[in-house]
Amino acid sequence: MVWIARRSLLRRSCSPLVHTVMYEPRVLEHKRTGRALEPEKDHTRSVSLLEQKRKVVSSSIDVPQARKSEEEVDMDKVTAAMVLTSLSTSPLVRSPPVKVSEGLNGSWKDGGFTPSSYSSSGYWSWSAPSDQSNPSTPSPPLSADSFKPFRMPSLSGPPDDIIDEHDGNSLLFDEPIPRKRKNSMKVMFKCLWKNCGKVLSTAAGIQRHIRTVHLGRNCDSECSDGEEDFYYTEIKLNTDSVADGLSSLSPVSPSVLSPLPGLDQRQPDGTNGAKSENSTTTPLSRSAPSALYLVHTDHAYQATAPVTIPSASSTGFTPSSSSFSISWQSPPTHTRSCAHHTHAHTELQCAFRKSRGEGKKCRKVYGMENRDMWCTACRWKKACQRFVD
DNA sequence: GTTGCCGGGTG
DNA sequence: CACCCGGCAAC
Repeated sequence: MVWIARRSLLRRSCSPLVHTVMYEPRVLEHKRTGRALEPEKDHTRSVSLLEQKRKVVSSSIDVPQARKSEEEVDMDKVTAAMVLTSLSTSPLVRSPPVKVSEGLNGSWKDGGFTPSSYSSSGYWSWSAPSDQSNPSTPSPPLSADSFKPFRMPSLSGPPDDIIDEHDGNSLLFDEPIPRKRKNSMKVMFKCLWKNCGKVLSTAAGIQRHIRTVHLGRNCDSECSDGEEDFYYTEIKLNTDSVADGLSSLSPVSPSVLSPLPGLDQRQPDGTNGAKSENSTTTPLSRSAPSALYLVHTDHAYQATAPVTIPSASSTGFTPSSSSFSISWQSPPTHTRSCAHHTHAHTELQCAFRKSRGEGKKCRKVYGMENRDMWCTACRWKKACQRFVD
């Protein structure tokens, strides 16, 4: 959800990678030295003050110039290193998306950045509260872009995304992060390959299992050619009541959706698929080993689905539009997930519906005329709490 | 038909 | 959350 939007922004803003590096040597200098920038002073200082300063320190002008060329050399190195790093990075996103923002904030702070210096364009303000202490120094979008490449080494996710989206071979949904679920739901992942049914606690684990056991691959995701089918399903276990019954859940039993809301919602025109909300099955799910499952797969063309949103950047993609994608992704997903959970739960309870209580219940004991003497559960037509079997 | 009780609706 | 009820399945 949020991370999709963030990724969108990242891709949009980081495309001219080299250029943004070259345009802002100050940032590099700051990053290298770790000294805190003084953006307000630099930006707001009046012309007269600058000219006065020139007069005073005119003799030292050569020093920064010499340092600048030196910086350019360093920038080339850094740029090359960054490109190489990005190219050599696995296309799979391993870190939880939410870490993106954390990483950003962290790197800002670690590097001595203050949001007021470069986020004043409002470019990122939608995703993180920024300390815009000096709104009188609006930075152009370029400056907002400029520091991102230097953040990248501290990030594990977004740089990969950038590369992914450039080569079009994205596997962005390596592991859908299971949301924190209420009702003590435990999420397991069950392999759907025939005669397997292995259940693992993490999507990465089940993918590794499928890759090694069923696909015969020994290497990790780096070897993925983007054509792997990871037929597994997410099983939500209600650890409160039905954990035991579900532990032996067969593939025929109803299951729940894979939490990939954006899979089908890609529209050919690049818009988000809010209108295709009702469509929950993917083309792959139809060819899944079990027709009753909605299967989590890692096909590249599926994984790229949400990232098509930023493709609209050329036609005016803005942070506001990304917040729109958040709004349509999150709530329907949750609702649908709950609905499926309820459905699964219902059928399970139908399968494991406990037999009728043998003992007498309030109704029998007290009779209809003494209904007020019943336990509340009996009065509410619930399972009797007084005469528990 | 009676009984127990689950799921869902309502306030 | 309390409260109520439709409806289902077992009896």
